[in-house]
Amino acid sequence: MTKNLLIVESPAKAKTIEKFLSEDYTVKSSFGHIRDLPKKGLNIDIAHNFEPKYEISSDKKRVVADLKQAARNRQVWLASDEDREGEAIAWHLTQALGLDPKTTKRIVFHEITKPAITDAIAHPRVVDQQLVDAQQARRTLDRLVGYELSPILWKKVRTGLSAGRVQSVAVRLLVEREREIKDFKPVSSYKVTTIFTDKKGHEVPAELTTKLKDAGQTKEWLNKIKAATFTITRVEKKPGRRSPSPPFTTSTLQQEASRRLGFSVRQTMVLAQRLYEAGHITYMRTDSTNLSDIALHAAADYITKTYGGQYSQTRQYKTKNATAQEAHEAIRPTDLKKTTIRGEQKQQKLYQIIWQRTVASQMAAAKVEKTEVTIDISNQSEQFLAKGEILRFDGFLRVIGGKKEDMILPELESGQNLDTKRITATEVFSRPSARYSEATLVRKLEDLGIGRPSTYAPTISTIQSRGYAEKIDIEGTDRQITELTLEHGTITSKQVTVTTGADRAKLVPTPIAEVVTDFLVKHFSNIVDYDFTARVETDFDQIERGKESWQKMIASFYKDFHPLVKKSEDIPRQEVSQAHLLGHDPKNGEPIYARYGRYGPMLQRGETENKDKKPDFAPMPAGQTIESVTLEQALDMFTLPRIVGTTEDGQEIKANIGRYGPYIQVGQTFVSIKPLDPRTITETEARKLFRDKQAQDAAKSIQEFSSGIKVLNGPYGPYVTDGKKNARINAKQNPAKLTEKQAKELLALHKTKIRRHKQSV
DNA sequence: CAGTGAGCGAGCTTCCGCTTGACTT
Repeated sequence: MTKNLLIVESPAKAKTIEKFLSEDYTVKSSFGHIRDLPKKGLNIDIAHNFEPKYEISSDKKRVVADLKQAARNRQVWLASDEDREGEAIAWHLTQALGLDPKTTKRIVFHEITKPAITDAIAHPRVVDQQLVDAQQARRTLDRLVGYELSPILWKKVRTGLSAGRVQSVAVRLLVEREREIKDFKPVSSYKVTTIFTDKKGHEVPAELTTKLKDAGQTKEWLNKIKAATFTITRVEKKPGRRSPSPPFTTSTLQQEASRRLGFSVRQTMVLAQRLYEAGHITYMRTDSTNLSDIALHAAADYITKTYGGQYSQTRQYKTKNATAQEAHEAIRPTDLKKTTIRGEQKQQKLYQIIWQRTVASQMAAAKVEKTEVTIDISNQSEQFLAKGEILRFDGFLRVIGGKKEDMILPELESGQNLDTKRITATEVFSRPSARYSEATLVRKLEDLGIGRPSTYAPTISTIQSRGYAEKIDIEGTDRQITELTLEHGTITSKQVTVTTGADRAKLVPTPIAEVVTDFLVKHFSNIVDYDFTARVETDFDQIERGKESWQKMIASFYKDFHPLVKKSEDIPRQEVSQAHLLGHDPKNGEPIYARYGRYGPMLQRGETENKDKKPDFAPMPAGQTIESVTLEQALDMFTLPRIVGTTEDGQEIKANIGRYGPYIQVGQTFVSIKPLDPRTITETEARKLFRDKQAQDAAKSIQEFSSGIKVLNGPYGPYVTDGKKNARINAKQNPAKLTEKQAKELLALHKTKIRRHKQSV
């Protein structure tokens, strides 16, 4: 039996540390937090000084029981991370294990090395209650905000929605960026380029430093320079340098893996976790760019031996983020000598970029020689500029690649004349800000100091699973641009088609996100303010320094926040759904509204409060918004559904526009009529489409039982269906001879379909 | 693929942050 029990947060860390300690120590892990507010209910006693009611988390009961057992008759050392959350974990451990926080030994270390741990054990302290209190304030604030705001959304917008300090700001960022893109008016201008030649025929590519306004001005300008001569007025050579980036933090790793490898934020974290568990890299949830002394020495040693001393440059990077807690090192390989690892290909790739980034960060800057040549036009004030760049020393680029082709200009002198055969002016358009990808949204949140490394990936998942955002590929649209060319003294104009606006795997907000954001910005502006987190962080700071009690801070916040929650109960749903009165139906005087519904913008005729007659609904006409739609357009939509006529056997044919476009309906059968218009489709057209569909269904049907169970031919082979559940028929059975009993058995065997997102890891 | 949107009303949803498995298709 050992004398000491040392508790860390992560089991992988426990395993490593145990090796560094004498046989007197048993090392166990808490697997993160062990106690928390129960999931159900607020569990904060507002009337009694915001007293939180903690409980052991359900998935940690066994961990706690095990730790309790291990703590018996042993000296306990609490070695959770050195940050707010880590301190709270240490304190919760004292509470759950029945230890005295005033005397239980608390230690911290920043590197998992023998000297660091030995040193930590030599200098124990006790739990820092002020730091714990700052965490309690953080926890309580998040619970109050999340659990008081979300129910308002259930009532006013849609059940199951959520709001919170982090996710609501993330959604707001998406909504505002999307609106910026929608409102953006691209401005066109003309970029002028040419390739000059000197007397010896060497080429000098150059671009006009100013852009020309429009086609008219550009033509005029090109006309004038027909007679111009071109003279070099300045040749400037200057040294330049490119420096390596700091080692990876969670957020920069996610960005780089997204950019270079196309990984989602979640995928990157799963792969990094495996690399960490295999001992290949240091901890992957960190906000620090710091490298341990041992790592710095190892890097210098490796670089000097492999590439030579001139490539080595030891650097310690300062973490820029003000809210960083720096409990861990940067993400780096545990052994730089391992340039590659074995294992799954995606893990290898991720390891490779971590290795490169770490080594590069300790290498010399790349040195370039830049040349700039200014060329004057004899009869115009604009100037051409030619740029050359030659790499003189590759430095860190040797490891990460990314070398640009040298752009070598011939030897040129001021006063020298240049010739040109052809000058091209191409129409270019200004572009709106880019949509956020998962990784760029994480970067933005980090810049704002919102969220922590362990929550970036879950936050991105949450806003998608709550229906606030969708990750989609956006198809580009074709655009005609003009290209003017001056050659042999004549100007020719040509139209060129380019694709613009195409975007891959970008986060796009849904209509629900717009409604919720507008609601929160209007009534809870404080919470969704971009600097709300930064402001509360300064309050937490005060608590950490013992300048204020955490309950006082929360009380002062709640005093302003809660009345807004109360007040919001009176906000009518009509207002939240942004109902616009378009006018009245001339037939019966009923009001017509454009507003947001569950599935986006829609039209409503009649009042929702009217108990005698429920309102009618119609989809928004294509391309219109609740602001732009007119009364006439809306009335036109209410002519649907329209009775087109009957089928040959007398069944009614209805035509309408649904979620997936125009369709006709006969009984329970729906037939898409794209591209026909449901308002003008004739009975003959409708009958034909319906007959075609019936023929198609007949070809699909193999058997039909009286109970309604059908045996059908599907794209994946024959299957049985009862209308809700589908079950495949196994290859041995003949679908045409399947009995009703067998069909029922197949359906009973088949589990209810669970829809889940594909996980590509 | 699935053709909605109100309201009725029971019973449900929800936050952020720290850590890994235990579960299926």
